[in-house]
Amino acid sequence: MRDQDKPEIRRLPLFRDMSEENFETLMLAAYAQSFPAQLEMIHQGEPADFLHIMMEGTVELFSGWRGRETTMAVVRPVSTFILAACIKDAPYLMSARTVEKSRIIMIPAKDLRATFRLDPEFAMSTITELANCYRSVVRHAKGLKLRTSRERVAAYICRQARLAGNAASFILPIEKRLLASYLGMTPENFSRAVKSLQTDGVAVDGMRIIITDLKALEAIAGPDSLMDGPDANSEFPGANFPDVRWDDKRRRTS
Amino acid sequence: MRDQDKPEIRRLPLFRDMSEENFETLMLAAYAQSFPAQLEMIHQGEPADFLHIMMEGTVELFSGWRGRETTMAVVRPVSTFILAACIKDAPYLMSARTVEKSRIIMIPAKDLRATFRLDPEFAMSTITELANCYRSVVRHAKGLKLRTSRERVAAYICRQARLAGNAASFILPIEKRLLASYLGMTPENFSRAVKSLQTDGVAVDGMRIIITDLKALEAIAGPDSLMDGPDANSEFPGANFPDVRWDDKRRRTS
DNA sequence: TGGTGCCGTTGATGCAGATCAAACCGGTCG
DNA sequence: CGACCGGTTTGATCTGCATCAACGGCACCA
Repeated sequence: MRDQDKPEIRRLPLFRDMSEENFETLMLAAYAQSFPAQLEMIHQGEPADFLHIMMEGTVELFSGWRGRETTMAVVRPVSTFILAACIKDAPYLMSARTVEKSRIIMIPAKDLRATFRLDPEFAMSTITELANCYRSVVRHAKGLKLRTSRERVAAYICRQARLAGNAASFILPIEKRLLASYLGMTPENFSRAVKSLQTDGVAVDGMRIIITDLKALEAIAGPDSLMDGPDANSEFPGANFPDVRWDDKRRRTS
Repeated sequence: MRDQDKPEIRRLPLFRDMSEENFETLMLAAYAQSFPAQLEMIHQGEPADFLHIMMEGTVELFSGWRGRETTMAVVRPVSTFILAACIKDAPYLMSARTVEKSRIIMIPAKDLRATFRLDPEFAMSTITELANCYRSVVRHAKGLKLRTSRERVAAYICRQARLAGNAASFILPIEKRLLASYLGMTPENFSRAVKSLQTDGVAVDGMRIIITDLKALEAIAGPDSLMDGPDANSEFPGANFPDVRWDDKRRRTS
């Protein structure tokens, strides 16, 4: 583990409030590992032995069933993932593979479980973190059930623009095919959806999305704080399920 | 609140391990309320002021957007709901309405939050509960993205039969239209899906489902422990999925 | 520098599931 | 008992999205 890793981890809401002593102990048990791109380092169904912390790179969380596959989330630094499985000492519900070369810090699940038993502050942070994760997935499920694929694309674009500081344009953080799968559609359909939004305030140039008419776009997306919004008072909403990059500073504009 | 309510609540995993004193304090702040059928007692977007505990009846958790509506879960006694919103002191992500006359105990969210700050055992139980809720929604989302509607119906039937003690037949716990919405389809489509399963080991008689050929049904459902999960979830007991496992080649899907 | 492979786009076609409409059925209540 | 009434089923039709296929762009590499 590198020197500057520890302070960065310490800044995460999950680790911010625990005692220095317990934090140090946890860090002693942790170790860093680097993975090349396209390596599946977690297989769904296997026992959850480690809490993972993304330090550098990009990881895709996905699930497969009967030959079908769907991406459930994309994780970027600095954030944790598969917290719930570690807590439950249960099998992973999702697989994980690196999208690009990634450096990840791994904390043994049993040290984790031991720690929040003896550090009430850490227990509190864990509760908050899990509540965020839960609400994040609920939002995602709502989007899947209530919106059409075109609306999901529009809403995603609105959200990204807002997270980029209400920017009029931004760069897609991940490959379009991953995004499509995350949003519950095929790459072809995603491509067509984006194209069809060009009559409603969106322009595209490769990976760059430009919003030319926010009002028109929002009329399609119907942005809703209960589906798109991070909780107004949370620091890292759904750190387990970010579909955005967390590594830059963020502002919220509710 | 009735006399026998307290021991029943105390038996819930969430309250089982806390100190007697803290439990009593929490119960002092709680009060029971009865609602008639079809009453919307929680509106999404409103601040979450109370943790709800179902004592009798049935409640539907649902979400609406732009005139569309979908049921997210059905809650039956004895279990809690909207824990995460209370913890976060954030707006409800879902609405709730009674399906039938229901008796519900309500614990002020701020007492709840105060309690797990001072009772480490309760904090632990809350962590476990939230992890269960989280995993439950992830399973639900996986089902929506990876299975066709016919497969979801088949999987639901398998799961219910298993929960009924591997019974060959069981009674649907809720109206078909709610079930359809929960499973992400229209009532018409649900009806057709069930009918089409009659060639694959399912017979129907009103609300009763009879499994005539479990092997055949499972061949459709492809039950998978990572979707139809074994962990009993106390937040969404009435609404869940069945599952088995299979692994083969991959293709990316909606 | 010309493969080679992957990603993204576009077009043609097919199908799962939504929608619309009407009949059915089991309750409830005058 | 008969009229209602909401839920369920069935049928006909429509459509959003998947699927299949082909091609262009671009990065990587022999």
